[in-house]
Amino acid sequence: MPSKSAPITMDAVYTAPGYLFRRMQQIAVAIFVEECKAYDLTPVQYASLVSIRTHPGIDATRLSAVIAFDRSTLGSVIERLEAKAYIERKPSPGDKRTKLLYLTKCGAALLHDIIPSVERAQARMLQPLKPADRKTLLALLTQLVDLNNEASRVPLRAEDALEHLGKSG
Amino acid sequence: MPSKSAPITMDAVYTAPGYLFRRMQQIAVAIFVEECKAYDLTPVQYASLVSIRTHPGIDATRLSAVIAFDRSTLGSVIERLEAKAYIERKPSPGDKRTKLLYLTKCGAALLHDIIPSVERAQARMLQPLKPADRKTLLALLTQLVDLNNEASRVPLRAEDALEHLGKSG
DNA sequence: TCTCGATTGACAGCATACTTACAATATGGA
DNA sequence: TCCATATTGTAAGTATGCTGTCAATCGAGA
Repeated sequence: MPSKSAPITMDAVYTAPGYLFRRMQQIAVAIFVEECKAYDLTPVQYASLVSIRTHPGIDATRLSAVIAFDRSTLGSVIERLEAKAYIERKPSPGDKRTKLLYLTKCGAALLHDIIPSVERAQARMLQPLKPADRKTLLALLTQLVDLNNEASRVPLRAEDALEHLGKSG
Repeated sequence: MPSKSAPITMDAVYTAPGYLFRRMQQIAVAIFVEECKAYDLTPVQYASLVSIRTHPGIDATRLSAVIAFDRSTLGSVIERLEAKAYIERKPSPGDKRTKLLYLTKCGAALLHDIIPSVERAQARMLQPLKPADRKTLLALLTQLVDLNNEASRVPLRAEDALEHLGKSG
C-alpha cells in the first residue's frame, strides 16, 4: 500500500489509452502541418481532396461518411476548399437539395504536388520506432479502429461513396 | 462494376498513420464522453482536474506543460472548470502575474465519483483487441509518444510541475 | 395524388487546439 | 537603479469536431 504518493498520481493520465491517443493525434497533426506548410493544407482538407478525387461528383453527406468526418464540420471544410479554388460545387441535376463536389484543375495539381510532403509526414510519425514495430503498431491500430468503428459518432461508411453512381447495383 | 480505380485511391488515406490516429482519437473521445455523460466532463477537463489534484497550487502555464496542452486553450478549459466550481483560482502571493489553481471540495468529490466511469471508458477503447495485443499497442504507443515528444507543438514537460514548490533545489 | 417521414445543407452553439499579439509583471545584467 | 528581456494570462483569429435545429426537398405509402 503506497501511503506516501497521492491517491491519484499523474500516471492515471499518462498511462491511459485515451491520453496517448490524444497526444499521438496532436503530434501527427503537428508533423503533417509542418511538412505541408508550403501548401497550407490541413490533414482533413487533404483527406477531403483525395476523397473527392477518388469519387468525383460525391455530395457532402456521402463525403462525410467516406472519411468518417462530421457532416456539420465538413461544411466549413468544403467552404474553405472552395474559397481556395481547389474544388467546385455544382447543383445536382436530379436532387435539388444536394451539391456535387468536383476537383478543379488547381486542386488536382495541388494534390499531385503535395504527395511527397504527405508521405514524408506519414513516415516521420512512425520513424522513432523500429521497422518491425511500425508494422505491428499499424496493424493493431487498423484492427482497433475497424472494430471500434460503430463506437465513434461518425462511423466510417466507405461503401456509401458508391451510391452516387446509381443505386441499382 | 465501376470504372478502373483512380490513380489515387482511398487507401492513401485509410492506411496512413495520421488518419488512423485521428480516427482512434475520435473514437476514444466518443467512448469517454459516453461513459462519463452523467458527469458532463470532457477528457481534457478530467486530465486538468487530476493534474491540479496532484499538484495543488500549480499555475496555468505549468499545468499546460504537465498535460501537454496548449496554454491558450487551457485558459478556457480552466474558465469552464471554475464556472462549474470544480476548481479555484487564487492570486499568487509572490508573483502578481500568476494565479494558482486548487481543487474545490466539489471538484475532489467529482474526481472520486467519476473514476469508475473513466476506467470503464479506457478499458472499452482497447476492448476489441486480445489482451496481449492491448499490452503491445500501449507499449508501442507510449514509446512513440515519448520519442516524438519534441515534434508536438506543446511538448510534455512533466518535471515543470515541481517548480512551483520552490526553485532553490 | 397527397402527406408523412427521411434526407440534405445550412446554421448556431460549445469545446478543443493552434497562432499571433498584447499589457502587466518579473528578472537579470549593466 | 534602470533597462532589455522574458514570463504570465488573456484575447482575437482560424480550424477541427461535436450537438442541436431548421427549411427545403425527396421518396414512399395510403
